[in-house]
Amino acid sequence: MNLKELSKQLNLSQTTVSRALNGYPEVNEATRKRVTEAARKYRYRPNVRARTLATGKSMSIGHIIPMSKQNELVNMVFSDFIAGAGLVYADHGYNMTLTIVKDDDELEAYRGFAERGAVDGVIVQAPTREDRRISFLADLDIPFVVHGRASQIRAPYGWLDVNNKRAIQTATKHLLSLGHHRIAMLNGLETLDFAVRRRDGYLAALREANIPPDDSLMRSNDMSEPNGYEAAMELLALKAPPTAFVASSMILALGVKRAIEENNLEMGKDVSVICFDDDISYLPNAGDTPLFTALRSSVRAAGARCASLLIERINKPDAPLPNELWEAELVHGASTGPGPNA
Amino acid sequence: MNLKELSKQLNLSQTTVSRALNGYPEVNEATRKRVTEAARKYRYRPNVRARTLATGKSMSIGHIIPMSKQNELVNMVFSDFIAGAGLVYADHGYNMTLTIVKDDDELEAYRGFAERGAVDGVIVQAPTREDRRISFLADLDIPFVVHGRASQIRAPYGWLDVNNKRAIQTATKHLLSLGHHRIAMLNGLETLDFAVRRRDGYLAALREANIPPDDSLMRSNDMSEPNGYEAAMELLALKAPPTAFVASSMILALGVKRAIEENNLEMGKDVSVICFDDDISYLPNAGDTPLFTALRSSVRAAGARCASLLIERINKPDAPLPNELWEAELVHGASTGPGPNA
DNA sequence: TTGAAAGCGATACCAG
DNA sequence: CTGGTATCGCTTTCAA
Repeated sequence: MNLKELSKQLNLSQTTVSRALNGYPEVNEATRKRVTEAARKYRYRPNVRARTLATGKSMSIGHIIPMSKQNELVNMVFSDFIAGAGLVYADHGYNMTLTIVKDDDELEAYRGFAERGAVDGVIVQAPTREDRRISFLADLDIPFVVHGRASQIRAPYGWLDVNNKRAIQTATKHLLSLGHHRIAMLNGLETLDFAVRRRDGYLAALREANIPPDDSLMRSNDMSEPNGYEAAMELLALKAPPTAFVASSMILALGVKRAIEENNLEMGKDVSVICFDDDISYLPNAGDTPLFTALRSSVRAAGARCASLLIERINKPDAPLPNELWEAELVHGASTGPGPNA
Repeated sequence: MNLKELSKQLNLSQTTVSRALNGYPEVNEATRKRVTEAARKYRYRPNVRARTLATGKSMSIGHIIPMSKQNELVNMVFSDFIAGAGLVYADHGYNMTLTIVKDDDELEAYRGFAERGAVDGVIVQAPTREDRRISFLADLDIPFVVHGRASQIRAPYGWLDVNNKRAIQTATKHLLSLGHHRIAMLNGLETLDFAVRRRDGYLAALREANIPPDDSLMRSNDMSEPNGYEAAMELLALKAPPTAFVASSMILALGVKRAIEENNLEMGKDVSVICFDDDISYLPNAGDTPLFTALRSSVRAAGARCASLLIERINKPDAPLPNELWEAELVHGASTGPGPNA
């Protein structure tokens, strides 16, 4: 049953029927009622293909997932992020168009989306520091929102990112409030944008507490379990070892945990550990722990928020770019314990 | 740039330009060349919205993912399956339309797809024994392929399923060839379709080897790690314990492994274990083991094959239903060892 | 408040 | 081999 047939049944014009169904105000309530009832009776559903052609909107958001040759597996971060976004899309009547491409075809896939009018907007995940996609999409003139930031890129663009500084600052303050003064900071490589922000958070917390930072307690390296382990082993071997650790990712914290156990210390009692993370790229299989679950749920929430921002942008293309510092829930380590004074 | 403008530039009709671009044979090669060059020059891309309306095909495959309230996480099986399918879609010019719905909205979402003409076909994952979706989709008259089978459903439908019998038969034969005669079989609940098939495979292998089945070596229960563990503990405590185990899923095998270790036995030396699995629904986080990786890759292959079958079905709606017994690679346990005679 | 008719941007039939 | 024109099913002016 299409609009033409339905309107014939009702002895009304397609125009009126369409208006009645789409909630236009200028329709007589009586006719609107007739129309909606007939529509239900005949199970009329507007054809999306026709509708999208007429309106110029596809009511669909594109996600392009590059499938690296090195890492054949689709990173799990995508499934949670997408789950969060997908529910929001559904709520707003949008579909999600997902394309899986080989890495080299990624930019072309975006162009395809844009030029053929296949989607109304796209979400960019896991940007690099000077991500090529951003200016590419800007040129294509298609609404998009980036999850994360590419700090090397000057031109403004819409993004959602966690408040890295604040998160680590909060974590550090928490340890301070437990009475720790020698707090180690295991960070990612500080050439990375977010790592610098996290370092700032750590330093800010110490400053507030009037504790001078101690360079020997701060490490910066690739985020991996072995790196976390090695750094923690060194730190625990100091003459004045730290009583607590702030880790800049779950994977580093896992390394710290191993080091603590190997030193026959008890985590949460002898040594406190707290970590912050907002991504699971580096954690393909961390098990079914509450920590991991919390992280996944946080990623999902980010997906939902990104989706909202994008829909907002699509509907108001002239509004300011939707930039947002996202207050991810603090995902923290197993137990921080009572602190050294207890 | 749209078709109208392009044809105006070329002083040709839209018809001719369209035909030239779509490879119709009745076009002069010279004009075709002119057209394709102009198309490249002006970066012409046919608008998908218009094309889908004109052709009646949306060039898109629907996947509906129910997001259970109990299990908030999107099961990983979906990401691997979808990755496999997605690459095939891309190869054939299809997109994937993904909708995430609350469980209760699932059937309505399928209806929406079908009646609005949003997708050309759908894939049904994880069917239950008497899955409602199957007859529902058949009524909707939309091409679909089921990954797995719903054995309670009589009406024919397209599916792809692993050869459960053959897989377990092969596994059992392998153990027999190593010299094992007392081989335990840990199965899923034998009210389930696939579990019965697997049991048949086990029995068939024994029969071929003229070994009478021993009921005391066969267990059937929900597939979970604790159930695998308990069954194996009991079996290992027999006066004549089995020297090998066939497990009907990875998760059961993990339980067996624990039991073996608790008995201070060595897996692959004192006791051989082999398992078959084709799904990871029950294995949310099995770690980064080669076994798990192999299983994921197998799931991905199944996704790709399902996608091919569906595309086939869409293109030849009158061909016989695409049913296929899928020979999944045998995913086997850590080590089967040299066998008891070595 | 309603309707006729013109798009939207392609494809495809039927002539020439 | 090429072109005119109807068509896909809906939305959206513009008139009445």
